[in-house]
Amino acid sequence: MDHSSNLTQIKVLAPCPNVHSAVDCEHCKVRALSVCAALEADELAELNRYAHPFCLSAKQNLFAQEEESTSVYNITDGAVRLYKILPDGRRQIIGFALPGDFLGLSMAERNAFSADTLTTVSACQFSRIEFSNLVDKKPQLLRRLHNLASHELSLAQDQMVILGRRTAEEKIAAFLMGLRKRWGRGSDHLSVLVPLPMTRQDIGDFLGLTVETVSRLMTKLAREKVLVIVPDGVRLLNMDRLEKLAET
Amino acid sequence: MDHSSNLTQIKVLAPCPNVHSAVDCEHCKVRALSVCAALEADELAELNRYAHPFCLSAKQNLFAQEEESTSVYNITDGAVRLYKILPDGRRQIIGFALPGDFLGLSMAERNAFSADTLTTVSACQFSRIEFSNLVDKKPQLLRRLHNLASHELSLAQDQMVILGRRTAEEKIAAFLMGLRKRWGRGSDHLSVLVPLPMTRQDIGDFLGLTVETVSRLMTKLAREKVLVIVPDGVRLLNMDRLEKLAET
DNA sequence: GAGAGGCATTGATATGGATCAAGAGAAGAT
DNA sequence: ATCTTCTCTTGATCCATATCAATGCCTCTC
Repeated sequence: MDHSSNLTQIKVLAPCPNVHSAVDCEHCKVRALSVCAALEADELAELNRYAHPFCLSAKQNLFAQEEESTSVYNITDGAVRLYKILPDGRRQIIGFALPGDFLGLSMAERNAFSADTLTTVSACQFSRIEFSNLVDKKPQLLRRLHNLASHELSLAQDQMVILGRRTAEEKIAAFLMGLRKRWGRGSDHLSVLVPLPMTRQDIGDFLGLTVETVSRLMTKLAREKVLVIVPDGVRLLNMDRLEKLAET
Repeated sequence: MDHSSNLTQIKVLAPCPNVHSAVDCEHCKVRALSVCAALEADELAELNRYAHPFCLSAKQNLFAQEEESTSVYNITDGAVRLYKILPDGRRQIIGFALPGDFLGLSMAERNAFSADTLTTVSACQFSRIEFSNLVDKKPQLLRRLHNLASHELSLAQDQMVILGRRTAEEKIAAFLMGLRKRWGRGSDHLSVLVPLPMTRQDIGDFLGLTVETVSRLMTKLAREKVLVIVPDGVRLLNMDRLEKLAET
């Protein structure tokens, strides 16, 4: 365990499953393409030139709240939880990062939240400085990032409605429907199978509920044939009912 | 009431209190400067060239959720509430816009929320198209707007913690301390006098509480000499106590 | 200055979700 | 294999906040 002198190596399980240079990483390229559809080919290539792909095992810390922010990340595989902790230990999960998502786009000096992996995660790391310089040279890229940030803001505002004005059952329904949509992003049809890489506690901390309430309501929805609980996820049966509960 | 054929004129009370061309409006220029400190003088001048100043009386709708978004606004005086309504009428206020704040920076096709004035408001309106074109020509401006959007996202995430994981009393304290900070923005010292242009109902809909709970807790804090309720606001007495309640 | 409507406050009561408690799997560690 | 730890579930009880209800301002309007 102590044979590595590089601190960051402690976290790293293995290089990206595809043996590759950064430019040719299938994982990274595919995701970068999905994110940067508005960019020119040469801009894409340049973005990939700065990407450092890596893998992390489950339940590892990626970065911590208040810590100096040195990197921007693009998740290529797996899921990450983003959260804030109050001094007395209460936790609020502010989001889950899925493949294609960027972390640290705000370019702030310090991280506003902590992040750790829920599953094995593949990601591309960019130096914040290099990324910032690249962005300065490519206004189109900045425009694209601004759109991403705006979309994130919109999701955060939707979450404010869920947290402030919805019942526990509606929260669960909105969470499942929202996650289903996000998993389906990029493909043309949505699956009724929704993977849940996070624990019930995580879901509770995301929705402002306790573990017990999450568990009880999932059981209730299953009893009412709205969904089926399967290993590591749920299968949605009664979409109408869920849509009704989650409707904006 | 029907002597104006211009629909937007119905809302408008009077031109900006300062008689002026857009370029020379003291209101607009001062605020634009606060927002665009990183910009060159010629960029500032260009921004002002597109600004259309106007005034609105209290309790007027500025724009509505789902409506096509045609404008970007910069508030120069007064306060605006931003909110989303659920189909059954429940309301979540997602923020209050104060002098210096921009509305509609996401540049989305449609508004994600509704906005109406709490007080008489002075603002500068920009055509979304013109604003977008200007932004395309001025990467520095885009960078600045991205920073503003990132800050808004950060505020939204803080609000998620408040909504999901704080008690009613902590919510009130965090709200008052946050508003105090925002009113003091730009000046070098914070006042203990916090104007509250919004109703108790608005505060409740912002914090995920009922009017009654807001009223009860304000009274409780006043009874405990933490604050004094004054016309249209509060005077904070025991800052330590409030900071303790609101601490991140 | 009388009436109407909006806002704030306060009291009584109800309840949704929290808390406390216990047990049953499942996954890892030794 | 056995022990430990973690997660999930379910039940009993509690309590913070919602709901329901009444009253007293203000500030309009006429």
